[in-house]
Amino acid sequence: MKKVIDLISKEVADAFEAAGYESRLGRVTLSNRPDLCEYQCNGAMAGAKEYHKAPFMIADEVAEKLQGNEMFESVESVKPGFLNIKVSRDFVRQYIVKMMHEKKLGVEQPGHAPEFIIDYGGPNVAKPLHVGHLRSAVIGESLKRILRYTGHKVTGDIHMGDWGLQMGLIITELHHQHPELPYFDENHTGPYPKEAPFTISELEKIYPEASGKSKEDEAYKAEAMEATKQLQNGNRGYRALWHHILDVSVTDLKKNYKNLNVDFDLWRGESDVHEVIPGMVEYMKQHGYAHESQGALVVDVAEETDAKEIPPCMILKSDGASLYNTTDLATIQQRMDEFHPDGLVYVVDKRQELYFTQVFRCARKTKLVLPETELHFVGFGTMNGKDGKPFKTRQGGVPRLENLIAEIDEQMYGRIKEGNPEITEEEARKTAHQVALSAIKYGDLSNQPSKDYVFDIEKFTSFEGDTGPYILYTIVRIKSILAKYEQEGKSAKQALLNAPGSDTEKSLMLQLTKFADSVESASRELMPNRICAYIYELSNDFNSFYHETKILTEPDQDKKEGYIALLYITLKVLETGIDLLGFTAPDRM
RNA sequence: GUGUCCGUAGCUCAGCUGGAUAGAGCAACGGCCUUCUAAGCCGUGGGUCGGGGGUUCGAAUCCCCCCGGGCACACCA
Repeated sequence: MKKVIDLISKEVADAFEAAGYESRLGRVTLSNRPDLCEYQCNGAMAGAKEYHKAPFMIADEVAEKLQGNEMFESVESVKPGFLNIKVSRDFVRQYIVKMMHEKKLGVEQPGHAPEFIIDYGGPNVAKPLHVGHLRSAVIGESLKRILRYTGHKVTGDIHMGDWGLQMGLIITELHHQHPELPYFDENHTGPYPKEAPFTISELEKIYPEASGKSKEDEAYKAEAMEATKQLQNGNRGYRALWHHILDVSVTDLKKNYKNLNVDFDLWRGESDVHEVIPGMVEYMKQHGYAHESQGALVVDVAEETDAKEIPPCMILKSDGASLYNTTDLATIQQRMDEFHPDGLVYVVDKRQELYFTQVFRCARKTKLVLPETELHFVGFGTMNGKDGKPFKTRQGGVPRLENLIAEIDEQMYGRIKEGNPEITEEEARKTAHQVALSAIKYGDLSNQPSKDYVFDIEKFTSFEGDTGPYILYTIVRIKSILAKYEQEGKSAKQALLNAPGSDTEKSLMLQLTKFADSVESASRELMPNRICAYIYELSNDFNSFYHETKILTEPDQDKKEGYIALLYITLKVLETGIDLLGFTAPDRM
């Protein structure tokens, strides 16, 4: 569906042409003076020089050509040479009606759905999720939904850290604590127990202990490295133990991500490409892409145009072991072989940007990907505390995600009980969690992904202004009115939209017409914050309209129905918006 | 050191391809609940857009220099 701005631009461009000027001057932009007009065109000023004419004269001529055009309420030529445009009320009405009949509320759908794999989450097994994992999950989930809505076929992969030294460390520590377990008995030939010899909370304690010991004790570290190697080489007992670690850990991760309303299509990890690595390395050697440098195997990825020399991409360490690069490249190869995607998206800490430039270049150079395969790095910034430093608990530790969410849930629960004394316990808990998630997710997504932002608990629990709960509150208000209307035995869905009357009603409707612009921009730029900004403005427009308009008590039935239709559409758009951000709204709060 | 991102109101941030008096939220102050949820609405005050130069009819936006800060810079992930 064509955008309003394009439809207007077309008319204005034609007018420029009819007046004897180049049509490209007719490009229209959103007005930055909403008090004067809705859309504006500055083409007259841009063209003044080449036509040796005062800009206002050009604007006058163009405005003249547009008089009487049904699309506009008014087109005025102003001061230096602006064209100030207001669209006609009926045009707005018709546009919205059409938009509601489109598949995705007017969002452009490609003829052939590009296939994308989005890599986000990236937790390490056996370690609890902490606030550092929040951004990747929240941004990745939203991007997945946005890309799908804009017609992409998307597979989300969690890409767990499940294969490195950390696994060796855990095995080693378990060996020290429970040498009697059959996994450590080399003579054990039978099956291993089905039950894991530890719970998730025990497992979470083991890693920090092991990690601490290995830093102080060289022998311990060597032991862990040996265990890692044995695990990778297929030691039966270690593999069995590793499966236990994975099972226990993944069960816990699934629970936690579900609580965040984040969901993955693939639960793969570094271990899944273990088998792919030798062949890939061999391939890189044989084709002359990789060469030895200081004992390590590397692929040169520097380019002449680089402002700074980009170090080569290391494929194997000098001891022959694989590293992060190796698994990431092998993962790319596996994804290409298995899914033949048109693009890969990585939602990763922005500090890894240089690293990913190396990996992407290496993948292109070694032809792991096709020349046209899109490789996107969505680097996100750090979540800081109010002091501007990385977020910590009051005790100074890294807060567990679970606890952080529980804390906000609890605060919301209190608030909801207070406002709705008659509410059931179950509904109060559920609603509290919905509101808490909206606060956390919107608080994150409303910032540009690449920027650091301050995670201010107080700000999130006050819930005023530009926050997720404000959006939910707006939705709840609309739902409440529509529910009352339907109690009268009428259908809100079938209500017919009128052309806007008041200014606030027109603003609201104009804002509705811009939905697709925001979603397409969010998809193109991989920036969910575009959608936040949009639904925030839409909520503002709705609330202004709401406060000056009596809806259910409107005596004119035709007018009333028009309002209901407008509310229904606004609700649809807002709910679609928050769904793209990854949260949902309750019926009351 | 090199590269890179950033510096906008007291605080946290928007500002799309350069355009008319630079916008929100919080905080401050003043109004609005017998009527659809006041987690709301309306209004007031608050800014040399880090500094300097340049391009342009026009610069927060583009170019150069300087100051200040974050981050990264092959055998961690």
